[in-house]
Amino acid sequence: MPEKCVDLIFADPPYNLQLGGELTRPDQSRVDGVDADWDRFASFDDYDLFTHDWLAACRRVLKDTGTLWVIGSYHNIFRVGTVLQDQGFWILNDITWRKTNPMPNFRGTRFANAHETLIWASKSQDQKTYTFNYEAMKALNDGVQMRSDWVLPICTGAERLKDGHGEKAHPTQKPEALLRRVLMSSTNPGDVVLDPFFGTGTTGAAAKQLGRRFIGIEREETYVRLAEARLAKVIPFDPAAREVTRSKRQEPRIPFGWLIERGLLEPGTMLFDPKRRWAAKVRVDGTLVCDGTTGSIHRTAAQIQGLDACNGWTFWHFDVEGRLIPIDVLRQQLRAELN
Amino acid sequence: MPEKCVDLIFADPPYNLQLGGELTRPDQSRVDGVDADWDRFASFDDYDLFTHDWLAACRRVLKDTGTLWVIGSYHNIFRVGTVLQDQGFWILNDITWRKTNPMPNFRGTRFANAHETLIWASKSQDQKTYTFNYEAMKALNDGVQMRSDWVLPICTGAERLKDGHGEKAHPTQKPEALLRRVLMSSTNPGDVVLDPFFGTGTTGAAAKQLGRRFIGIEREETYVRLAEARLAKVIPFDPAAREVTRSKRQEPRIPFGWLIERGLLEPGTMLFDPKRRWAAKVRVDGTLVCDGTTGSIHRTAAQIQGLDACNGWTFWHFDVEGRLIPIDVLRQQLRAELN
DNA sequence: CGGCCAGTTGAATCCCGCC
DNA sequence: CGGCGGGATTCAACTGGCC
Repeated sequence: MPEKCVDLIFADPPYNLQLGGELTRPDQSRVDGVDADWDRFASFDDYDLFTHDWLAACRRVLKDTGTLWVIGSYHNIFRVGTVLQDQGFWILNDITWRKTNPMPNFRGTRFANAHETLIWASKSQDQKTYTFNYEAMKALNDGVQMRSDWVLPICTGAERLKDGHGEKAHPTQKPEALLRRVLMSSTNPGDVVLDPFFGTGTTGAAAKQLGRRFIGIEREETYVRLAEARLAKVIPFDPAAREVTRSKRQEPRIPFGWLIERGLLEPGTMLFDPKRRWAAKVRVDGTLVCDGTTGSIHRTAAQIQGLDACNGWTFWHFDVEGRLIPIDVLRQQLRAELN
Repeated sequence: MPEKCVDLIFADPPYNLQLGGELTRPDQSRVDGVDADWDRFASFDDYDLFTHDWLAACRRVLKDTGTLWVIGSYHNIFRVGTVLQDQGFWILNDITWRKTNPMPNFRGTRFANAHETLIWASKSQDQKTYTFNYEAMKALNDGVQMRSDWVLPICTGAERLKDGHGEKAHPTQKPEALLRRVLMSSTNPGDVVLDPFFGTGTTGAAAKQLGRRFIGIEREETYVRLAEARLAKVIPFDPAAREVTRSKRQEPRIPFGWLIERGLLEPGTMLFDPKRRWAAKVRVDGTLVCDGTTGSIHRTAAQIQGLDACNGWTFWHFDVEGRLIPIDVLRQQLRAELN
C-alpha cells in the first residue's frame, strides 16, 4: 500500500492477556468468551511488539491530516495508548463507550465491566488540520456539543452475524451505530477508511452506508467471506441525507464587506450592541466608525469589551422597526445566495 | 514505612499538561488552568520513571490482600496502566468517572473531555482475597450491580476549598463522593488507607467520615496546612448510619439524532407535519432539510409555524402505510431501551 | 422565602492562513 | 518559521442580587 493514502484508520486489535480459566455463570453454564487462537499473546512484551508493528504500519499509510481510532478494554488499551504516544501520535480524545446492556459480573467480585475505551489520535502534536465535524456531532446530540462518553447498546439481535450453527460469528462484533458515529465525526464523504482488523466488516458496512470508501484487512478466511456477504447487502443511505452540517470553520468565508457590496447592508447604517449601549456607523469599505475610532466589526467589538478579540458577527446588531437583529443573519442570507 | 502495612492506596499522580497558550472562553474570559511547577515532566521517559518509582514504593507498603486505585486522564493514564501491569499489578476494573458538569470544549475542535479514568488493581493475578463490598455497592446503586461507569459531579460549591484570596486552593480537588465510593467499595472500617499525593486531603476526609484510618503524603506545605485544617473539621458519620440511597436520576435526555444512529429512523426518511402541508428529509446527523433550509427538528418546526420555539417531537410525523405517527413515539421507545 | 436573571467557573494537551 | 490578525467558539452547576 502506498504511503499516506488513507484518511482514517479504525482498529479493534486482538488481545488475550488476562483470561485465566473458564468463566461460568452462577448456574454453572459456560460463558462463551473470547478465546480464539488469533487472540493469544504470551507476554506483555509480545503484545507491545505486535502493537508497535501494526501501529507503525498504520502510521505509514495514514495521511498527515488523517486520524486514527483504536478501541479496546482495560486488558490492552493502556498498552496501546502508551505505544501510540511513544510513536508520536497525539491523543485528541479518549472516548468511553458506555454499554447499555453489558454482560454482568456473575461472580460479584468486581464492578460490572460496562464500557470500552476508544482512543482518537492525530499523527502529531503539530498537525491541527484533521477532520472533525463538530457541528454534525452537535446536531446529533440535539444541539449540545458531543461529550467523550457515548451511550450505545452492544451489538445484538438481527445486526449480530451468526455462523452456520446459529452461534455468533465473531466474539467482539461492534455495533454499526458506534462505527457510524466514528466515521461521521472524523471523515467526509468519499474519504478512504482503513480497518486493519476488519473482522466481519462493521467498519465497511458503516462506510458504505455513509458514502465513504474503505479498505479492510482480515486474516481469517471465515470472517472475510462473512464480511463480503454482509457488505454486498448493505444499502447506502440516500446521498442527500448523508450530508452533515458543516462547521463554520470549513464553510467558505463571508467577509463583512461583502454585505455592503451586495446591498444587504446600506453604507451609513447604524449598528448596535445587544443592549444599545454602543452605536457604530457602517462605512462603504466594511469598516465601522464607533466612538471616534474605526476598525473591523471584530476589532470594534473587541475594543468595546476591552478584550483581545471578539466575534463581531454576534456582537453587532441592526435595527428593524425597533428590534435588534444580529448581522450574522445577513451573512447566512448571503451564504445561501452564493451556494 | 514498614512493608505491607496498608490496606488500600488511592493515588492521583501529577502530570504535565504541556499547555500551549492561554485558553479563553468564547466570551474571551480566561480559563484558570493548571500550571503548577510540580506538575511538569520533560518527556514520557521521565514520566514513566517517576511512575515506576512511586508505584514500586506503593507496592512495597501494600498488604498482599490490599488493592490500589489510580485516577488520571488520557494524558497520563495509559502510561500509568502500562507500568502497573509491568510491575505485576493485576487490573480488576477500569472505572470511568462521567462528570455531570465538565468544562466544555470551547473551540469546537474535539469532543468535550467529560470523564476521567480510575484503575483498580490488586497486587497480583493470584491474589483473590481482596476486599470488595459487592452488596454495599449494589445497595448504593438501587439494588442493581454497580457498573464500571460512575456518574458524579465535579467538586464545586462549598466543598471546593478556597485559598486566602477566594481562589480555588487546589487545581484538581476531587469530590468527596468519589472517594467515599472508592473507600466504601474496597475497604472495611478500621482499614489503613494511604494517599501518596494527598493534596488538600479529600482521601483523608472521606476516610474519616467512613471510619477508616489514613496516611497522607504531600510535598507542598500549603496543601498540608489546608488539609490539616480541613480534616480537623470533618465529622465522622454515625457508625450505625448507612449511606442514603441516591434518588433516581431524572429521565435521560434523548437527542433526536440518536433515533437515526440507532436505526429507529432511516436517513432519507420523509417527515410530515400533522396535516401533510410540509415535508422534510432526515439527514444522517439528525438535521432536517425542509423547503431548502436545514436545521434541527425543533428549528424547522418553529420556522414553519413562524414562532420562537416549537416542540418538534410532536410536530413532525413519519408515514406508516399512509398513517402519520409522531416521531415522539420513537423517542419513548429508545428511552425504554436505554434504561 | 422563593423565583428569576445575570454572572462566574471548572485537569484543557482548544485556530489558521497569510506574509 | 514566527508574527500578526481575522474570526470561530461553551455546558452545567452554583452564587448572589433583586423583586
